[in-house]
Amino acid sequence: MTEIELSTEEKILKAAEEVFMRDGYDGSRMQDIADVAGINKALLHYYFRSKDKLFEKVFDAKIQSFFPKMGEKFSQDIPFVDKIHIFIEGYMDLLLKNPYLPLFVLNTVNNKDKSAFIKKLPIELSRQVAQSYYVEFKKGNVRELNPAQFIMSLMGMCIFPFLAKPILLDMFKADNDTFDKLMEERIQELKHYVTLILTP
Amino acid sequence: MTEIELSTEEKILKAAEEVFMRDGYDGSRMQDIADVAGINKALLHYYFRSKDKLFEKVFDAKIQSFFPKMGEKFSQDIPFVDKIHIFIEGYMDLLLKNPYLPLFVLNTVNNKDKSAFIKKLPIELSRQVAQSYYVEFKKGNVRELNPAQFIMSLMGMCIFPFLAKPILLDMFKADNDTFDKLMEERIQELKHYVTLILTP
DNA sequence: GTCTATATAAGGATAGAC
DNA sequence: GTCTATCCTTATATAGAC
Repeated sequence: MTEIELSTEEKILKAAEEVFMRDGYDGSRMQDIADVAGINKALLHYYFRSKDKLFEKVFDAKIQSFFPKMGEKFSQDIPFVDKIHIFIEGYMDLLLKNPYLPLFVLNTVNNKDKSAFIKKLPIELSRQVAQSYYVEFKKGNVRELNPAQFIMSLMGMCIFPFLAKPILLDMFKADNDTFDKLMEERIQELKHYVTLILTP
Repeated sequence: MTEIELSTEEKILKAAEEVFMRDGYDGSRMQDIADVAGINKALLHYYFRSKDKLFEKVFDAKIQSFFPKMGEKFSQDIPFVDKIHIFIEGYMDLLLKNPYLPLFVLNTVNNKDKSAFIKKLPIELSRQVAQSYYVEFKKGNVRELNPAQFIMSLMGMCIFPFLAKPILLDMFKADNDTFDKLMEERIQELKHYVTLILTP
């Protein structure tokens, strides 16, 4: 364990991330964040002025990863199916490390006071996938489908278990480790599914 | 339009459903519910005592549909793939009529004060699908896969666009009608996907 | 049953001492 | 920079008149 002492600002950001990600904006309390950070509530305002501003900082930091940047990956000269396989591995890996990310993001964009944050989402991903798909489709290497629908399916398949995690833990009487193992297994399963869907 | 006057209790429940579904428990205000119902805030407490009790009433009423009861459908003697097709049609239809349902349910089960509500979910669906799958698998009519993983994929594919609706509307510069058309189209696309996944 | 007025509590934000 | 104490707004809940 690294025992490097974090600055107060860093401690606050770390605590805010934990609380906001878990409880959402409306469900979070400044007092909870202060408690987790191990400091006083007044200091939160000293550093970040308001709950809104602190939330925005956390959102900005986390949001980049939700729609991962696949720039380099998608410009490689490899089959489309392989690109999707790489996406699945990378994205599921990210979700295993940030299990609250999907609910956090989807909650925020659906929040009546936070809908402006939609503009912050880096949504190049869908354009990259679509473009990459059409190149490959013209070569006849991939089945005909609607890439927009395909991306929604892909993301939905990856994300759903993390959104429904409390239900799944209850259903399977499982703990976090069992869940993670199920997700590791899921990576292979999803790769198989998309291969079946994409292969002509 | 039917002009039948609702009872006060019914008006409250209708308004509470609208507000809770849209804004979630933490994001909802009793005042908003009273305004939508067109009555006074004090009446909410007269009829339902507390915000918690009112929320529970709404949750109980809505929850049945999230994991639809497919009892009759799944006991029919038809191919497994056809059962899944019927599920997709029925579920997407339900979601088109209740676009907030997925976020509402997933938000609630992830809420730190509402996790007990998980017990209320009618989760027979997954058992029915798994059982139905194995019968068909033994006959060699369906590809080998993990039914639990398959159900998660199926639900994820159906639900995702409704969770991400504000993002999609922004991306495609679309309105509600366009979104609904995209979902109608999606029914066919998803039926195609599951056929490819399930057919040996 | 329905309303107005008010009590009570929670939570975000600030003042001021150190 | 960090704390304690306090302010002020918002929101749930209740009292009491009609």
